[in-house]
Amino acid sequence: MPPALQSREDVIDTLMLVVRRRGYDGASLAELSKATGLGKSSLYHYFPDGKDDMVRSVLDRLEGQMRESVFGPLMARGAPRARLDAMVKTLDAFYRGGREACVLGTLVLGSARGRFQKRINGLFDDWITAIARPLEDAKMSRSVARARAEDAVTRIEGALVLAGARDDGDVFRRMLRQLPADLLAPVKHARR
Amino acid sequence: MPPALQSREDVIDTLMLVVRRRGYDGASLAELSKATGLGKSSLYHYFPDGKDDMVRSVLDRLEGQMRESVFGPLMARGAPRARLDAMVKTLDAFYRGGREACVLGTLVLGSARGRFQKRINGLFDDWITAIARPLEDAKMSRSVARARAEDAVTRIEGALVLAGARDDGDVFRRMLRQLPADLLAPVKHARR
DNA sequence: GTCTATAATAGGATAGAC
DNA sequence: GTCTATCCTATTATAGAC
Repeated sequence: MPPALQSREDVIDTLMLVVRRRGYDGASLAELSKATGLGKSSLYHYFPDGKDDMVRSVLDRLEGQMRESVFGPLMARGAPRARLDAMVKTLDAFYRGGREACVLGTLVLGSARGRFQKRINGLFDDWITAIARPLEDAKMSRSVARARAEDAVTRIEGALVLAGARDDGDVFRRMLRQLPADLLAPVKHARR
Repeated sequence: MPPALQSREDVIDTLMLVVRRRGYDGASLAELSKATGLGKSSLYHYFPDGKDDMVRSVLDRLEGQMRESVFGPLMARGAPRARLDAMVKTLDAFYRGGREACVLGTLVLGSARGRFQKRINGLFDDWITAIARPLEDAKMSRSVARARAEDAVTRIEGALVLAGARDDGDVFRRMLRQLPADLLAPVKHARR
């Protein structure tokens, strides 16, 4: 028999794209079928448990991609600034300069939230932990590093919402450009 | 005939709540009907053009609320810090300490985005303009004020996403607490 | 203004041929 | 593995009685 025309990963990438653009509820099987070029039955062959199975697979793949392309470089040895710059570059590509939404964000804001909340929250948390690493290496306290890392993810997600509202990724790209310097800025001590 | 048991505004508030929680696609007529206590036909009596009509009405009401409770106080005379504090207090209540999502955010991240994009973008823009006002009054340049105001909205939306993922409003409330001081912090000049 | 009933369609999922 | 055909349910929307 001939090999599949596209790998399972290719299929999942397409599913991810549709989910990012339409959300869980908006991504109908008809649309997923059309986008992947596979009939509904073929989709069920790959993902026997249906739509939830597809979304779980999307999250699996996303997790793999983040580990490899985001968390890994952040955790690696190297100058903190260079590691943050690498993340920024990766994110700019992944979100296509702010024109594509975040899978996690779209899943959180919709009726499927409860179903995938643990996974989503875990990924956000790992992300924050990974960003905190270069900040600690730059001699920040654990708590300051974590607070700033959380603020970074907050900004990323928020900028993607604004960019989506405008259909223009400029906000996102401007935010990204400032991010490394903001994260590494000298720590101000609270006035007593 | 007896007066309606609830005003049109009460009905719209309930619709808004469901949309915030489930998104456009997730908010089915069945659910909207149940939440409002009105039969589907009654909903169509109030909103002849169906679901889109309901969402438009939700956006109308949101716009009114924002004008009155957010934009108004921000534009009023008074100390910049006090005006920002007032906004923070209003937002904390409106988003129930981060436990309720943003209508605009949920509508942006879903299949209905295109349909309401102009309205949503307009509201975000008015919001940013309103926040910039007290910053300009605090002697910031127009461009710095606008950039910071945009960053504020970015943070608010992002924090709501994170809070939703965690089912815990702490991130949102912490962000809000810092917001006024961050917005009014002395302007750093770029190194040349 | 609210209800029950019903239409028409879209959605998720499965059966079985090839 | 992929397809066509089909099933069942949910969803949007309307008609018409009260």
